[in-house]
Amino acid sequence: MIRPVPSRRHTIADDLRRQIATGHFKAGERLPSEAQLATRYEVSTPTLRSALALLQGEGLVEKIHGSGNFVRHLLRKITYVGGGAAPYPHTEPLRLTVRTTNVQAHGHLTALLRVPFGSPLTEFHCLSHQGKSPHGLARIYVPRDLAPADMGEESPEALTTRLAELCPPLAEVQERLSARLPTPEEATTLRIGTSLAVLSITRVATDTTGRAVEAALLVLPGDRSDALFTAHPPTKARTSKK
Amino acid sequence: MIRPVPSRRHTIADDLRRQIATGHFKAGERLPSEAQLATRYEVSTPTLRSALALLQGEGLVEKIHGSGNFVRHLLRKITYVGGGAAPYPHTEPLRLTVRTTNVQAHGHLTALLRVPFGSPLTEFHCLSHQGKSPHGLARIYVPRDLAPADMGEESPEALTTRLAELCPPLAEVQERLSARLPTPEEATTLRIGTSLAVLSITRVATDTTGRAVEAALLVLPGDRSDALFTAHPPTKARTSKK
DNA sequence: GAGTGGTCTAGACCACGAG
DNA sequence: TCGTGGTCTAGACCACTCA
Repeated sequence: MIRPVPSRRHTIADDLRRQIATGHFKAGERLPSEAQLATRYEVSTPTLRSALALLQGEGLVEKIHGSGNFVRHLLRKITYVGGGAAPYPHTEPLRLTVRTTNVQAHGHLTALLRVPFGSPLTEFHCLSHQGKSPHGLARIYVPRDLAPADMGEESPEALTTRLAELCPPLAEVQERLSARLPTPEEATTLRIGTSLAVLSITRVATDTTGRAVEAALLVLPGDRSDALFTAHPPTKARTSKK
Repeated sequence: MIRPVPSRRHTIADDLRRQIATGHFKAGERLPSEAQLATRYEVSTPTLRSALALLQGEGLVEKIHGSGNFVRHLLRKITYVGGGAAPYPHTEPLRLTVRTTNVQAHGHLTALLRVPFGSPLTEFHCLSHQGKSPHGLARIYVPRDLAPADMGEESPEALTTRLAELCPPLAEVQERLSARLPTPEEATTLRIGTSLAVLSITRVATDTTGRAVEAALLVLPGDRSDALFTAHPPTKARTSKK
């Protein structure tokens, strides 16, 4: 409503936003150096950097230490479809990098999977890529005896089909979502700043026997992903079913 | 994994975090002034402020201009239950402030509700409180002819019951979630900084005739809310149903 | 008016990336 | 090596809150 004293950083951020939107700075391009921009806008470097920080938080700019500020490619939003429809976000042209490790249940995992501390698990550490940019991060934990036997490092398909095999007996999928800032590690992996919010999804799948067969911790950058849930609430008297 | 040069702001933030966790600084208490803290830690004020910014992003500290930095009350997480179960987050001891306005469909709303531009709507502007702190923000839009007739400013219950009345014919509830930083207005309303991520939920409810009867835009602070979705995926041959 | 945070300056030095 | 961003300093001045 009120705009008492538009601070310089906001003025500068608005101007840069406009120049990015109008194509004056194109996707993938490097911006002038911070020193040059500071001179151009007649502000000090910390002020200019705080303007860039706003753009980073919106996902418009990616800083690469030692080489410059780059206009991020505007990728279409990838929608995570909830409700057990998709094992993990894959709206197609995503490449997956999977790393498999054997670990022991610890921390939250014991509670999520309802297994004893130290219980053997297989961890799938997945990183999905859209073009050259990393898109999503997933850590999927499966009790060791349910994991594909002797799976090499190079078979993301095996994981997919394996999870598909597990699907029929699935009884319940519970997904808990929250919004937060990424940890430094996540920010590095996803090549986003620590000021861009991420959507964090914890998914636990239970089979018909009540056993938790999978726990997935997903981290999706907020600017290029969202999650969609569609429910058909059963009315008290469900008379007409399409 | 590696912690090459723990920057001063992180060291300071860690120390303050520890002091908050151990109760050295208690919830609701004011921290020493930034100048005092800067002296104590032997850093300049901008450095100390950047340390506090980290704590703000975690929801541990609330800055109030002109009066100080305060330790936020650690409120239990409020869980928004998806799937049309709850009209809006109300896990009980929440007070609601509702403001009703008549508006015309504009922008995204026309697409969400699938009504023509300028179509008459009733807006419910809700702010839920947990104790003294605001907790959640909701803007709910209902086509004017479905809105409770002549509802005063003071009847949050009427809204609840009204929505309950609408529930039976509900056929589909679609919820789209994303993570982002709050707008300056949202940050002010929710009394959070602009560096604390929020969970943004857009919910559209459709009745059995296919008409969109409600669009809700919810904004929940990331540190004290999450969203939970439970699905029971129908297996191909659903043999045993509990 | 006294004390608080909000913003900004004009430098300095360090760490990283690429040639 | 050189240019980039990352961090930090030691101030300054303004805006807000509260007594």
